[in-house]
Amino acid sequence: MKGKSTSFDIAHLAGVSQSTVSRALRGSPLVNEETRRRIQAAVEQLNYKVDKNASNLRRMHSGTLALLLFEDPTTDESHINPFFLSLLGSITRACAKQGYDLLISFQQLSHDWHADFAESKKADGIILLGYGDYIAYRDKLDKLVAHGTCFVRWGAVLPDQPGLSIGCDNFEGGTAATQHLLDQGCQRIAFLGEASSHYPEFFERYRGYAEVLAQAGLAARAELQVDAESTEHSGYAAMQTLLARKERFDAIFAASDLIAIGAMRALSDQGLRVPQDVAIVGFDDIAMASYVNPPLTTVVQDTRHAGEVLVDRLLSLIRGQPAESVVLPAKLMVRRSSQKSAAPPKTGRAAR
Amino acid sequence: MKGKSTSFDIAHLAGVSQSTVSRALRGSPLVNEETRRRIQAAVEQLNYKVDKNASNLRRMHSGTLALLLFEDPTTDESHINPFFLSLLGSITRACAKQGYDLLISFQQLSHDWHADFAESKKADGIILLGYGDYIAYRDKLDKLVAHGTCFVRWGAVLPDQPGLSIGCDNFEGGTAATQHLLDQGCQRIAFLGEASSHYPEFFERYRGYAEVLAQAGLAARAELQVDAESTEHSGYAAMQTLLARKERFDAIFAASDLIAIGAMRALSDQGLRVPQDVAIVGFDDIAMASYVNPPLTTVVQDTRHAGEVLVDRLLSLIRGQPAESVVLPAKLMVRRSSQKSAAPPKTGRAAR
DNA sequence: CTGAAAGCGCTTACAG
DNA sequence: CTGAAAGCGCTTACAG
Repeated sequence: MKGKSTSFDIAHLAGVSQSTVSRALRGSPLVNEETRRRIQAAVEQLNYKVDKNASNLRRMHSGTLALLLFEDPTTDESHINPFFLSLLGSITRACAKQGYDLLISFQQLSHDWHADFAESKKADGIILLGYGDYIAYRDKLDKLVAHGTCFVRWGAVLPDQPGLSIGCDNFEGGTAATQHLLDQGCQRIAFLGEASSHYPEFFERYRGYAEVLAQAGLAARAELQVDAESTEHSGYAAMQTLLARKERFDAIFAASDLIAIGAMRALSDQGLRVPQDVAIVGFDDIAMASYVNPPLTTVVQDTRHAGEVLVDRLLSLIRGQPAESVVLPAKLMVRRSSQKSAAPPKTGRAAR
Repeated sequence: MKGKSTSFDIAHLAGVSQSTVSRALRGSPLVNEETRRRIQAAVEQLNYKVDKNASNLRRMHSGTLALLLFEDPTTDESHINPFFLSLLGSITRACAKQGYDLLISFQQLSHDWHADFAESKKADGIILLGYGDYIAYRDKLDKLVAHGTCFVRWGAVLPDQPGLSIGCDNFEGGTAATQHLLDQGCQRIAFLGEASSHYPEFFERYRGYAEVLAQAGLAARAELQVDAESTEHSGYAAMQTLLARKERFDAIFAASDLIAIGAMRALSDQGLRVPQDVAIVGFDDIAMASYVNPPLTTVVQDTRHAGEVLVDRLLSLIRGQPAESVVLPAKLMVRRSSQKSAAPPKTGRAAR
């Protein structure tokens, strides 16, 4: 017995009109309690479910949100950035809590995702996630706005961006990371990550770094910055580049944990010790950060909260309520990779 | 200019009937090339998209698949098992490749997911993922079958299970892991993970372990087995339990990487060295496995391939084609955590 | 509180 | 190859 029943079958069974069934099922107050009960019984007996397609068509909305995770085409498709996966988890839960379904799609930046979801009415709104080249897709954001599509994106919150952005305080995070390194006595702090307007989040982190350095009377030096995108591979390569320059440095601030982890591996391959020879701080606090050896000091982005804010704001937009971009706090999480003072090789006694 | 246009607008603009527009858009061969071009032009001009809800309603299918990731209610919601996240990535891509959308939902095992997706016609079929208590949800699988719902699940492939299952060869994997440990000269190999029919995948891994031991004339001993579910926390606790028993052991086969990683931490907290004092092998090959220190030897489940097989089989089911359960190969990946012979503390010289 | 009816935007026989 | 028409299963004014 396949789920073939319609609201007419229910109506028949309950001895009411189909309109009444529909009203009862949508929770209209205009239905007699007794009638409602009869309908409910029929629904259960026939194992009836409202057909979402028909319902959506009639109501002109879909009750679903779309999550688009886009990446640079260069990124190999093997592993998705764990930071976004974590965000994905919290978004999923936030949607469920609000009674929305979630459609997901992993796009290349080059694809025409901007056209697809909202306009074919598969989704009422879109959540955009990704560490792509901002300049390259900003154009598509403009188009989304032009079409009146509801969307929010995770990323840097900057003046005059199209649409709503939710992101953490990258500048603040960069500041905290760098200050911490300074406090550990580091003097020559390198920055690994692309610092340009193509990657506004990285850029903000870089700006925080430069600012703190300037305040300490130490300029940010171009010789100590190497571009890297957010992959371990890229971090490894960037570290090699830096080492090849033969510049002296005693600390690394990596624009993401993946970069930091790649860099740590390159350091280790050179026989350099973390944190004794080089202290290192990452950004994101992906799960792996606490598992690497030594555990990685990093700037935490609270993905659980971020997911909630993302869907909350998107829903506001969909409902026509006013909503603004929001900047979430960034918090430093100190682990062993940056602590020059503590001396805890795991076979020695605890330095405490 | 919101995406308000319908196929009638296109028809009007192109000077044809609405039926013809619909046919052209669905790629019917019954449309004149020239007409098709005119329609195409109109579509682009008005930025028209077929309304999915209307289309789905009429065609009685949805073009979307649902992915349900369920977990034991005990599992804290903070982190989703990375193995499933990885599977999720490959499933997403496989769906995209086949032109299907993917709806996702993270359910507690206790919820009524079995009713929701297929029957309200939000999805044509369901992919079930999760390391939950099999006995507890087997009942729901039966219901899915009874309702004629198309679904495939990731898990142990065993005789007379409801529906289709896709899983890796857990027995074989358990065999390979244990044999490898034996080959390293280990004699007292403990098993961490629940070995019961509630967790068939773990159980199969256990059976492979026991089998190899038996062949080597070493029985699997109950004192060397501790239950654990697939979390790092549980692995840590299991290791503590084992240590408290004061049994001698020189190796651990953990039923999952997360368990192995937790166990490694417990070992390290006791001042025991991996692999010198205790060799260890996990299962899954999550990304973290290669980052822990020492890198974890494990049994690889090829998630990329698995995702493809999962959606491929589900699509067969949906199309009414014959489809069967499939067992995927499990492959041992040897890293440092199990190599007693190699002696590579990273500050010493490379052995070899 | 309830029913008859229109209509959401498509797809697809049916009849040229 | 094309058009007129029915209908997918709901929701919601409209009229009691």
